[in-house]
Amino acid sequence: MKSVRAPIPPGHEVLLRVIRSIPRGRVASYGEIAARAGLPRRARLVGRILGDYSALRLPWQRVLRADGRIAFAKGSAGWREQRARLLEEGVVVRNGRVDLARFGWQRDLDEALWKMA
DNA sequence: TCCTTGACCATTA
DNA sequence: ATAATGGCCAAGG
Repeated sequence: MKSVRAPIPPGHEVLLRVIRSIPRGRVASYGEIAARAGLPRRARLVGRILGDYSALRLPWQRVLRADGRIAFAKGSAGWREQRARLLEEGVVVRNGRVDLARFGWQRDLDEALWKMA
């Protein structure tokens, strides 16, 4: 656990911004967030940040593995809380997994572009 | 420096 | 669907 008092590195700032911009009711994978932040291949950094900056109250529940599953060990406290938080905002979680085709952020973007056309 | 540790990922079997 | 594997890379010790 890192202190939030310490200055936040630039690379972290951009990631925090992307994480905060995930719409309520949608989810994104660690890798997708890193890529959107212009930091491809740094999925692990995203996970590190979610834990380190927990005091910033980020919407961490919206971040899942690339296959849509909750990253925490199934049944653990974190797993249960994430599941509950997602359900609370309308995201369907079945067996610890979310259907990215339905709730993925990317899908949200596709929808917006489609409406535009 | 080197080594280990992750809220990861894509590929392959 | 699950598991092993190799890759990845920032932090910490």
